[in-house]
Amino acid sequence: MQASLELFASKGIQIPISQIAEKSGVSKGLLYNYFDSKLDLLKEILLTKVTEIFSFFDPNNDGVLTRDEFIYFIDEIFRTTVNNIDSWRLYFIIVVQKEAHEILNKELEKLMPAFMRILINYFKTEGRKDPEAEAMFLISTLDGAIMDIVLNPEYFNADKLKKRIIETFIN
Amino acid sequence: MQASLELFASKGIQIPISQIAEKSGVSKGLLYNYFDSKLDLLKEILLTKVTEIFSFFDPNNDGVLTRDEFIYFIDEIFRTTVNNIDSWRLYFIIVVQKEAHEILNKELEKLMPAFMRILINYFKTEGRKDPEAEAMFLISTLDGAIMDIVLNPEYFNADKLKKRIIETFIN
Amino acid sequence: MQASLELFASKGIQIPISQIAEKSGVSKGLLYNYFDSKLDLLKEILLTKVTEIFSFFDPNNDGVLTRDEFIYFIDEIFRTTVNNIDSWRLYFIIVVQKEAHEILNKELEKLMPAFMRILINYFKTEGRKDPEAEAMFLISTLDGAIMDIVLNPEYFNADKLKKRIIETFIN
Amino acid sequence: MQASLELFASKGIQIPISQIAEKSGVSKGLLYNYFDSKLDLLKEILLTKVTEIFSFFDPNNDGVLTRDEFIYFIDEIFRTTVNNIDSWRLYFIIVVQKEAHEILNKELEKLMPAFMRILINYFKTEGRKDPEAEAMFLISTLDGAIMDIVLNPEYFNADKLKKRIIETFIN
DNA sequence: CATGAATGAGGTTTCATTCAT
DNA sequence: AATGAATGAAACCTCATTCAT
Repeated sequence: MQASLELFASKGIQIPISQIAEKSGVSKGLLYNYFDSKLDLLKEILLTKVTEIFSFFDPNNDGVLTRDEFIYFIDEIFRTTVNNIDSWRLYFIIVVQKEAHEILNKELEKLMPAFMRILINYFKTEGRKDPEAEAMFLISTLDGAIMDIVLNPEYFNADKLKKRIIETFIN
Repeated sequence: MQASLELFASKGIQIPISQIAEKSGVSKGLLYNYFDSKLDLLKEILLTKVTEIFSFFDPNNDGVLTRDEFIYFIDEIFRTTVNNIDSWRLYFIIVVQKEAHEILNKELEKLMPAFMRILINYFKTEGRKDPEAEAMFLISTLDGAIMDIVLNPEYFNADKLKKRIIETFIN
Repeated sequence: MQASLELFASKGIQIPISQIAEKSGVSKGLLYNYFDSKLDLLKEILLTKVTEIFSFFDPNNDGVLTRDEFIYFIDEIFRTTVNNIDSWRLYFIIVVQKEAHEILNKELEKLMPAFMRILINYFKTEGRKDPEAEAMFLISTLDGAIMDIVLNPEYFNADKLKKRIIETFIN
Repeated sequence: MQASLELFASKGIQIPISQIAEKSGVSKGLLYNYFDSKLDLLKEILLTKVTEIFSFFDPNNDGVLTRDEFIYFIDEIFRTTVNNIDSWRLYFIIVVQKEAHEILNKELEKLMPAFMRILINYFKTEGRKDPEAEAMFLISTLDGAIMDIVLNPEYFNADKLKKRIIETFIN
């Protein structure tokens, strides 16, 4: 799975099974003992990685975000981004493809509503006049930052972006 | 080219030539009279669309951005995004793929430096303390907004995002 | 189709496409321009051959069999059998396989009822006491004769079998 | 062997070993402790079943068939057919396939001559003018009846066929 | 006796591309 | 300008068989 994550991320999902097998040091045949198909392998990697990445959101699971937790959350996002470039790149490869999109849909539709609710509540508590717009803006800002860091780490500085984002959304 | 833009955007660049031919109502053979290869077709579409999209940046080409031009520029970005969903989606499909990335590299490396310089100068004129970070942040913010509008138009409202972005970067 | 009929008949339906391609003198790829899949090829051959074989039953299509027509019909059965060994062998290969059986079902269910009705009527007219049993017996007798001639032409003599069958069912 | 008989009979001899293993509740590996290969498994089943089926022919082994023994023989054929649908179906699957045919050849070539000789003698004793043709006709009639009963038990009635066959060959 | 991880040859199918017409 | 028959390389996947345990 590690090998195929790297290959999917760098060469795209049309990478041949044979190369994945070669890189993982097993035969093609054996891959099919573990995964029903190439798509199945892709799905398993994605779900594993996406849940792994999302796992630190609202870690105490109380459904409420304090300001400290908000900052922690931003911190963690950037930390995980820098540490999981491949996973994130694969995530974007999938998410960007209309047809392939639905591979993740089930999982995302489970995670997103709670996430949105918590965020909106946070901005309400912070006294923003349009908390929903604020949540929407935060998400798109983070999406952009993560994407740019993942795709062009030499141009986009994670720490500076993080600092500026916190500035924008605190106060 | 229109047919293949739509297909590339919705099904990914691994869509078979045969389907492109079918959708455009011409034979596969004829496609090869106009384009040397599938990659060539993809490149031509991309360059056409990308230069089309980028064409309105700094329209008077004087290398300086006034505040009004800055606002106009943001306006145009959002207008063009909403009107060119397919082009943008294809842009992301390409940009996200490491290998495929270089298809655009040449063109982007021609456009980006000027664009960055103008932006940095603008933020300098506006008195920001770290104009480079500000330019970087603007770009990633726009990338995120555009991507989210393109991929999930039902969740992300272009007008609200535009308003909030202008708020963030003016003053 | 001729090549694959011969190969299917002699080596069974698990014959590789590559051998069919080779024997027909075309590439594997081209086969897939004409037939959607190997199964599709098999189906087309079968339907072509089965309708071809059944085509001479009740040729004037009036739904009634005279004694002369009955004899003509037996004659033709044996003539076609000797001339279409491969088609018949393929027919048995398919019909014998439970799962594969349904490939032909649709076509056979269209042809069989009319065939049975005509036969039963014939034996009724001939004054047999159990015309249905007689029709059933005729069919199974023919099935056996055809199969044995097809599978072991060196042991089973078509003319002698035909003569003996006519003896059994006339008077 | 029971599991594989059923699977071979219903899905054909190209059924994967893995499914046989699964249905029999043992591992693929263990199958290879008992049978050298898939073909070997098939052969052992076939021989077991075929000799089982043929075992009641001329039970006292004196090489002569009385009229009572002849009737008993027909009786037994139909009884065994109804009770061994799977075995018979597998028999036809093999016999119909030219290549696969030879799996049985050795065994059949051992059994058939004696069987034929006895039959021909019987019809000679009964005073038929062409005893060989009569034997040939009997065998093909039985082949047809058995095949039709095995493949379409809902259409072909074993008892009626048996009665009609005895009628045809006695007197 | 029993497993199941592992393989590799070979199967079906896809598809970019060519080319005669 | 236009077709579509044709190809061949390479893709995905299957499966009989082996073997360490």
